Amino acid sequence: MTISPADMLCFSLYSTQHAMQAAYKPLLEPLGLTYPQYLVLSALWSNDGRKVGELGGELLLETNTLTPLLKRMEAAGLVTRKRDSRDERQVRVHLTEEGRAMQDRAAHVPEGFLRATGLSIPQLAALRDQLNTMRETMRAKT
Amino acid sequence: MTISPADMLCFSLYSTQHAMQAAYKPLLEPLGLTYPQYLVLSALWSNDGRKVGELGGELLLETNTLTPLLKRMEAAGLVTRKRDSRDERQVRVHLTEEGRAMQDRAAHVPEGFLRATGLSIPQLAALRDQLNTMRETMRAKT
DNA sequence: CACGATTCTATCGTATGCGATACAAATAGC
DNA sequence: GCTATTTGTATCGCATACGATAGAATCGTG
Repeated sequence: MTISPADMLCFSLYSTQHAMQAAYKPLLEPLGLTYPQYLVLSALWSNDGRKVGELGGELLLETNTLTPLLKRMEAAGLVTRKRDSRDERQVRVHLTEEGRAMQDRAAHVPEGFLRATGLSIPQLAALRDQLNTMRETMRAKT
Repeated sequence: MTISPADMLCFSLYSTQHAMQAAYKPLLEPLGLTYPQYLVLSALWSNDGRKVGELGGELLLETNTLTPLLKRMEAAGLVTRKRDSRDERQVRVHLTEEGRAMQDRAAHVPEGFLRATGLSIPQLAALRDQLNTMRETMRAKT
């Protein structure tokens, strides 16, 4: 009697995350966005003009992931990347007009995703909080 | 007042899955395994000699992911891939001696991951079931 | 039994993620 | 004020993931 993937929490997390990105696909594809790009835009809609490292801190991604991602978004006309004149090491990421306009074009996305999950708002919030707690526990044990 | 990634369930799922793989890394790296490779082995330990498509059905991965993954595992000496003589379209995946031996070498991994999560067994099972339910709901809405 | 449809796996192209490393700019000591 | 260290990004290599497509083997139907 061996444990199979279906019994493992890690697999539930892994496969549900895949299903989540698949659920976002029909919502984001018409906008020409991938899920990580949508996350970056969501971060910038809240707080524009961040440094690459600050975005990484919020999204828990390294620069080796963010730099190419941001370059693709720059090529797509969603953001600009400019070296800070005060400190030439830093790169500031700003939304373009098109990047800002995307917020309205994507206004229906959260609702669409919520429906896809089949969860109520309280259930969603509870699951989110459990996941966040578990994530922080795992991150602390470095 | 715009929603930021920290408030979004999707981001909790996304970032917790990354943290999960990071938590597995110190457990799997000494064995020379990646997390998806560990999943494939877990599936085969339960049920060896599966077809590529059957593994994909259990792990919810497509052949365009599994084929290169299995080839790397074959190169690493963990599995063999053989065309079925009955039906040459099918490829059977079998554990090698080394692949079977890995089950003992990895015996401490579940315990190590459980500790990293900081969850009790009942909490883990409850979270797993919530995630599975949500995943199946999302997958059904294709 | 011929042959189009279906099945099963593989290949190709693109987009993440991350470890290791590189490199330039800024800072800290002495 | 000069250099060793630190900081902030970027680059490189490798391993997933997946949509689209290809290609071979088998099946179904007349």
